[in-house]
Amino acid sequence: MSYNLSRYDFAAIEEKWRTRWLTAKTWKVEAEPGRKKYYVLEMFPYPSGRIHMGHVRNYTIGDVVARYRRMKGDNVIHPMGWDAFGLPAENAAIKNDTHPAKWTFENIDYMRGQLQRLGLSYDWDRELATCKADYYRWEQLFFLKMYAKGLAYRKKTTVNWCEPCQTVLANEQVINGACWRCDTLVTPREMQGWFLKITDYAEELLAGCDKLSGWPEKVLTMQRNWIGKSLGAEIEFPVEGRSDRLTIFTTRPDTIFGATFMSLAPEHPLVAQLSRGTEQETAVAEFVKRTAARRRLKTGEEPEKEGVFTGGYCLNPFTGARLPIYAANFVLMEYGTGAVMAVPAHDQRDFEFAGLYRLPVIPVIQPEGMELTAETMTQAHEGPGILINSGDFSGLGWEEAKVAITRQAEEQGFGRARTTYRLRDWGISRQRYWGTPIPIIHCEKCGIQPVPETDLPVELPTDVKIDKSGKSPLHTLENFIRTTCPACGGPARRETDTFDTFMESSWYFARYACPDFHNGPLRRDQVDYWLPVDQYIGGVEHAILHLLYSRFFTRVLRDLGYLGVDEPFTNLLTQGMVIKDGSKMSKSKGNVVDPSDLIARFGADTVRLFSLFAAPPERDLEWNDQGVEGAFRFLSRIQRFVGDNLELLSRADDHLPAGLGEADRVLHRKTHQTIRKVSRDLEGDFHFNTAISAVMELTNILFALTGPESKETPQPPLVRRAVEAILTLLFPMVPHLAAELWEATGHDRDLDAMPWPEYDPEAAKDDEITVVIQVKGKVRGRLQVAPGTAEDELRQLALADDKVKGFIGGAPVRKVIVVPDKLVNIVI
RNA sequence: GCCCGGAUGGCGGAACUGGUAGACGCAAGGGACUUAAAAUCCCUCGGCCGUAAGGCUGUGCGAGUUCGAUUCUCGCUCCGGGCACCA
Repeated sequence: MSYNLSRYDFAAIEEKWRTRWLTAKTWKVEAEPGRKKYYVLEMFPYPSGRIHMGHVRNYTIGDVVARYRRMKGDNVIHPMGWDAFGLPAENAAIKNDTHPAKWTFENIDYMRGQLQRLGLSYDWDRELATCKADYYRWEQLFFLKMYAKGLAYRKKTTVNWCEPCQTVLANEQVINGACWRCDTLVTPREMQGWFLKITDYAEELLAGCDKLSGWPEKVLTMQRNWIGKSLGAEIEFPVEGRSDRLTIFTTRPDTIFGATFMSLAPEHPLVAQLSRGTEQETAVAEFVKRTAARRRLKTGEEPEKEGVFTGGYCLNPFTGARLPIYAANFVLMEYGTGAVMAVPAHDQRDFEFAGLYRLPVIPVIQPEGMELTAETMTQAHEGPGILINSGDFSGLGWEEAKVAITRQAEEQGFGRARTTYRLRDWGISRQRYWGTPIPIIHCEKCGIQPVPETDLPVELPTDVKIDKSGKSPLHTLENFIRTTCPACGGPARRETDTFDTFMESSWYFARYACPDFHNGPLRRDQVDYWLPVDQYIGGVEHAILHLLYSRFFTRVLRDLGYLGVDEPFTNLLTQGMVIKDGSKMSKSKGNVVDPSDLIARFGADTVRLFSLFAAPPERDLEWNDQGVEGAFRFLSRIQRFVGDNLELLSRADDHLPAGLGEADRVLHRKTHQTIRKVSRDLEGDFHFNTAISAVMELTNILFALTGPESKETPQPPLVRRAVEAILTLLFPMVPHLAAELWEATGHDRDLDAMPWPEYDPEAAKDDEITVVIQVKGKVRGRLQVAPGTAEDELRQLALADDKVKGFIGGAPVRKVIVVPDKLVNIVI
């Protein structure tokens, strides 16, 4: 023995097993058609330098699942890699005068070591880094395929610009008006950029939510809200003095008779056209200029409503009423048609706007038991009611009126039912260097030309110097930019934007199935075997961003024939944050706990155990140094027990002795009850905290029964079985110590190769249980009876109890409720 | 404002499907061992009354259903998260 079993020498134990496992490639897997697979995946990290407690928690949870499923006999794939493109590398490059690639790869090497120290059971042969050309080249291929299908396109729009990051952000990446990464308020900017048509999949992404029964309801709600489906109608209003019509979208066609004006987004093309040459022209131009600057600025604050008359009118196709057309700052160009029919009586925004500009209010929906009049209304009535003032439709309920009015608009050719989504197309251009180059060539003669597939990858040049301006060096790197047009062969320029790094994380889970495949992005037989991910684990902060993009990508790749599933992740576990002193660990708060320090002091097993024990995974975990010591104490206790009883444990007979004493039975029963409890906890909700509690209880009983105070000591085979249960049940959580003690107690097969223990329902049965006696719902006594004792007998026993009699005090017993094996409640 | 969660001892958290509230751990207090400390072991540990036996009370607040509610229903309060002029 190379170490001393008389104390818990975690450093030696962990090093021994880490080396053994890594050398033997214990966790390497291959597809085995016909054998049940299980794919456990944790969200891969950005190689920022060091792992933090959030990673430790995330990856430990995943590792327990992986090890548990292996013991259950599944063919488990458990890969790890690096989300290696991103802005921090460029910032670090500036700060440390290094290159993003160097910085990134050094971080990867360091962090890989940290993960290995935690004893995480990854198949390292599948490791990938998204910044390598053999990964991102396939992403460029996907982009070209999407471009060919019209799923990728370029347009000029107002985008969210983040000044410190010197780049554009997608809508999903703007949180309360600020950049998701650096928290600076974004500013609007007109720019050309590439977009992916995620909106083409809006309906499918929404419908798919209903089938994701393995996802937290909270995440699904967020996704549904983000997609934001609205059913309504599109209606065309003739514009006075013009041949074209003004098309609006409304979810309330039932209120059309109450429309008193129109509101247009300031950028709506009609705004400028209508005002041209009228006395409103200057006022409108001034208004548009002023509001445009604040457009799409999602600052969180709701600006005051404001508008201006355009000088034009249109006609209500139902009533012929002449409606003034306004430009209004609260109408969004990118939602619906950028134009709204204003019904002040039944829309709060229109009501406020009408008040501001003294526009008429016409109630057309009468709520039950109340009469609305324009004069008395103090706010819009947005609820249900019966139609009034609505011509032939008066008298209809609002819901049927929606249908009837839409139908009539359709029949008469000026409207139709329409569904609108809040979801916008995904802007994927980033004005950054450290990312995947967008494989596009701009030719003055031929316009936009995709890079031919045979020319892929477009490699990110590495011979660049990152300067302090924060601007991407690609934009000025002539030997990268200068190229020839694939269509005409003439001189042309490369696209200098790179992909949003969420592109890389949208399909990495599929690439793990075949990380070394060179003939294409995905090897179909491998992908078909391993996908979808059975259990995905990560932080809830990706509830929309990464998870929505991945669901989108999966469908696109399916439609391109690269894979055969609709949804990437069958089950999702969103783990809570690790907090300390009540708030998230952060450098600025000075409450950061470094995992490596802890591993050095207590060992990886202790760190793993505590992060599993302190809270159920979906909840926030309050870090507590003394709690870590408690976890360490528990492991030391187990190690000490095995060390002290090594001889007894090693030579104990494998067979149950014929005659079991009281102590034998107690230990035997508890052993099987513990196996049952832990199995259920790992199988169901991943409530590792209660699983660990159960093993602690078993350990406590083991100590109590074998300690000096104990009247009767269990026989060695039973002690051995209890210890075996403790080690196997704990193995997924504290693998090094469990494997070590397993080996030390004379097992020749490694614990890795052992199956998960089965419990014997007979052995787990209690031979005596406590039945509570209540009088009027209050506990007044207890009965010790055999399980399954008949109701009658329980009733007799309860009524005969002296103490209970005292509480009844001769009063007539009105009713006796007996719940077998639980309680007897006497009602007087 | 709207939509989701959540609230249990000094702390983290348990409690099956409505049936003994507080498992397990941490902290605290007392004790044993020790020259001493560490480590370890034992005891106590929601609150109030009581020497004790025991009693009363208690799961954010207020009602309700029930023989019985941490659990179900309704109405609040506070905390956390998401969305926020989406027509």
